[in-house]
Amino acid sequence: MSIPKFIVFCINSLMLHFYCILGVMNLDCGGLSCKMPQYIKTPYLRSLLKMRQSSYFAPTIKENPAEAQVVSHRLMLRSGMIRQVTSGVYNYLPLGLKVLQKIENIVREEMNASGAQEILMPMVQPLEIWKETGRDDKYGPELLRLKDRHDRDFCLGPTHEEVITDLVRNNVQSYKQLPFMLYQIQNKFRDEVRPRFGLMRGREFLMKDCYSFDVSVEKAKDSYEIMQKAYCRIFDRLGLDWRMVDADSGEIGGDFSHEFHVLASTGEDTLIFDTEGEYAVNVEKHDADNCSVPAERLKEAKGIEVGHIFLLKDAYSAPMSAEVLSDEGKNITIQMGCYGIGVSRIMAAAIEQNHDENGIIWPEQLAPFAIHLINLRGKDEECAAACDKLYADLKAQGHDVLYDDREAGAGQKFADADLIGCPWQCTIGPRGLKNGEAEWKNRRTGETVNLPLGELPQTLGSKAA
RNA sequence: CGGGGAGUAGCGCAGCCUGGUAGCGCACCUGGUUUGGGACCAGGGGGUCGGAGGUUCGAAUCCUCUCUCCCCGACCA
Repeated sequence: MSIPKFIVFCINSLMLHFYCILGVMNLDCGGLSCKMPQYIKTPYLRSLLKMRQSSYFAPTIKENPAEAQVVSHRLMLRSGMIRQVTSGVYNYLPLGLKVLQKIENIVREEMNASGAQEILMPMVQPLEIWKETGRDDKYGPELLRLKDRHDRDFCLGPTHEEVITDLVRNNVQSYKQLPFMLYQIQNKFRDEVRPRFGLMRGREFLMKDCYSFDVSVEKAKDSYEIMQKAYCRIFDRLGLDWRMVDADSGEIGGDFSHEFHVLASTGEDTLIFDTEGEYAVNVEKHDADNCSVPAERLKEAKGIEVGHIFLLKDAYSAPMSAEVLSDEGKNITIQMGCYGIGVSRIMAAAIEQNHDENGIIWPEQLAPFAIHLINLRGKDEECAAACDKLYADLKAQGHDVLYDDREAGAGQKFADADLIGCPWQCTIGPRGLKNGEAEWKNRRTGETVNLPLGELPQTLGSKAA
């Protein structure tokens, strides 16, 4: 490449970036396209920059895939949220990823608000540290092992106690540096004997794992309680019906292990809880307990375990010698806690709890889009113009909108919209347009109301996307 | 890991028993008619029948081995 050509190339590249930014701003501010470079007016870019379903990668399936037995798996495949790559391993398509990120963000915000600091640890871990804690043998074949070109042993991380304990012991020397909490949101791999139920029991899955580090067991319990409260806020914010139950904390004793379950008839765990009091346990623990609550007050429900918090004490820090110097100048072992949330499993659990025969009914907080805008007559210019304008207005008000501009039959569009399950469907067709109206349908209640174009249902908040 | 089932077009399946040029529905492409709950007519594209070996004049079909996926069970900080 000659020098003048190179300079021209550089200038062009810069201009391209500049135009892209301009283009995005213009399009998303309601089509103020007068200053838009010519190329960005191409239908291709326009459709990419708007969430136009005609070019949005959400391949829906009318028929039930044979391999999917549980409803969340079936609906995620059918609505084009996920696709299987191999047993227990999935691609997340744009719709699925948006949901996953919404869950992730709620979890992240509450972790940060609790003082935990976000980090990112590797998926590949040296096997040596697993030998230090003895979990190399204990985990067995569920730990997927691999060798590098130098014949060194590695494994794919099913959890990160070893890695984080190693990190902390190498970088903390004094009690003055404690306490702190670290967390990450990262893919885990467990080579399950039998992966099943789609995202409910995959081999690779997205998990939030948090770890606390304290100078004493008493202090570690304080950290535990902070996390316990954070978890309650998280599950409230997710908009799900959930229960916290006592879990078997083994030799540690006390109340320092809790499971968080999303209630769903398809859940694998059976929970027992007091309808009037605090008592709530997993059925296995109930059978072992001396429960003083009268039987008639106990209620049984199925749950999906989506969170588990645990006081580890020195289970990992002792074998790995994670120590700090105390105020008396003595070595003391760090006391730890660990706190997990199955992010991708929550996505499945949310569907198990929120669906009907037509598809998913997303809680507002998790929905991939708040509004599904449906142009009933793709070829009709008036309909298209009305939809384009409404789309721009809704975006300008901060609403997240998926715009079905496809030239398909009305039945197919309604069916897809119900399947994908956005909380609101806004339909514009020639019939309503004669009166200057759009039809708004609440996915959960099924209620519909005709409103003048641009007017929103009162129960639809005007939150920023 | 034990038991069972299945691999044939993107999806759902038939064909296999009894070997003889690979089919159906949906989806997809082209043209036209349609259009408020998965439309219609006409035309069209797409398959090394999971893979390898064997038997045979000839294999999706019979035999052997192998891989993968699914279901039930055991397992799951």
